[in-house]
Amino acid sequence: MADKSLIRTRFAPSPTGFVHIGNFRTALFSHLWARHNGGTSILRIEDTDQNRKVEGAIEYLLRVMKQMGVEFDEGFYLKDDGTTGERGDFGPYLQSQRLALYQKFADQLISQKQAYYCFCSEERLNDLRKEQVALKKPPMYDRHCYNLSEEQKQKLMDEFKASGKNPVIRFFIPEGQTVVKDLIYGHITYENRVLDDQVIIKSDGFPTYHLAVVVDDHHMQITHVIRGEEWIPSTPKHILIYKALGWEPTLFAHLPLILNPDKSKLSKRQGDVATEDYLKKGYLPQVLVNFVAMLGWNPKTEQEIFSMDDLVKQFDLSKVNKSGAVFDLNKLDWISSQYIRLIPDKELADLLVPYWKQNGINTDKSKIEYLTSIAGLEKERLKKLSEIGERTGYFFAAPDYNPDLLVWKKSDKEKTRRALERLSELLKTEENFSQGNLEIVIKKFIAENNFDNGSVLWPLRVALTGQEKSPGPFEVCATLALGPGKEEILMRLNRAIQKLS
RNA sequence: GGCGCUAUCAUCUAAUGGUUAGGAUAAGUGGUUCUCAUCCACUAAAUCCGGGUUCGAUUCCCGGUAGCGCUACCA
Repeated sequence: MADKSLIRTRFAPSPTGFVHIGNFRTALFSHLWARHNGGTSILRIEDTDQNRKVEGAIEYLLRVMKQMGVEFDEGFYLKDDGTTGERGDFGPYLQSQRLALYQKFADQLISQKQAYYCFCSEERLNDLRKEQVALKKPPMYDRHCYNLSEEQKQKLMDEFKASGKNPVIRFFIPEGQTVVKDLIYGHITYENRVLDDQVIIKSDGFPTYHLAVVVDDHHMQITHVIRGEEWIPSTPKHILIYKALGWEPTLFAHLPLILNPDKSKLSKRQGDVATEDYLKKGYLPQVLVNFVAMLGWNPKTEQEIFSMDDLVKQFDLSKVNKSGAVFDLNKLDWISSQYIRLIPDKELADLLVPYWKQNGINTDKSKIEYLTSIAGLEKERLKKLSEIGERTGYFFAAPDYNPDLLVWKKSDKEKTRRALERLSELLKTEENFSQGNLEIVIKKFIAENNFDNGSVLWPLRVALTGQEKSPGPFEVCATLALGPGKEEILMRLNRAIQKLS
């Protein structure tokens, strides 16, 4: 491995139609490790389970990955016209199109007596399992078919053929020990006798994961298998298959799990797990990448905010932790708010448009100056884009509110009404509604009338927003002037005055 | 049940055979302020337990405990 550019990693999801956030992190780390070393990152699709196949899943996956900023060098990719294609010298990259290859090596294993046909029915397997569990023994295949006489095997084979069925093929686990050498977890030793004789070819002729992954990783010259920690227990089986086939195993790097708040494996039951769910909520792709990268990895410095380029530069498998990390929404929100405040107002407004629309707010291009101004006001308050609608409704329709809210805590109803009446008079004749000018004019007004700041600014703000909490009155006023205009502002003031009468 | 992995504040984590065990998020307090947010200052908060090795262990070793993962003709 002297030449790092020879490093080849792959992300190998099943086409299930959604991208689990933990899966995304696996894809990210795999990709980062390849890019960090100037190697190749590959996307292969593992569709060996026909029951789980979902139409259009590959295209969908690719779109999500692209949106997230992860594009693979080899294997499946998204063409300009939006359809999927394959590139690279090791295809096809879809396992269902590689069946002959798997069969070939399964046959080889059979001829080497390192695999065997199994004719056992589901019922027998179930009964066997029940029996073993009842006896508190580990449930494992009992090698019933391995121990059949040649005549019995032949007879069963003939029967299967006659009825159009296929026996499965099981890998024969030899005696001894198998050591998993993991880049993150170190050496893990397994006694082979705890390993089950795994099915490697199913009765539908498809391989199981265990065979397919070994055959493909070998043929695609993968150097580093980067996958979730849940795969550690099957890794010795994979290593044994490599050895039986006379191949050198790849390097393995298992990633710690991403956890629910209760520390179980992150699951749908306890919140959103799909990458798309977070995108829909208005977390920016870079935010998710940044956040997810910090789950299980950190550069050992105090840096918290990382661009994709930073990650490519700094990512190192040797700095990946061993223990699982809880998916902490608070931290996600914090990272998100850090990114949002760095976006230029205009750009932010564009990003917010879909979320305004979701709240039934009509946003058209003519309003872009107005929207940009609103975006600027909310920038430091937003944790995620989807919050915009509920926060800014008053910019698009006069708010409804309880009249009591108009009265500042240190003021009273009468004084508030008086303040608003005079302020209204003042603003009627004012032409310059820039924030700066409003601030000067209104502060001068407060001083001349011997008001407190609060007894004027609070009711002004409430009159305009109807909210207990909101951006300041000068900003809101200046922004409203860009949209519905001065008339609307005066109208809202008058409405407030009426509410106080 | 079997096998395996893991173990530092609530959470993400840093560090070390000798430190006041550091940072960030969240929480709380105070300041600023018309409110919120921002900003600033501050507070509280952790080495799972028990043995060993050692002058000294959170760090190394062993055991326990707990949590999690795996235990399919799913990946």
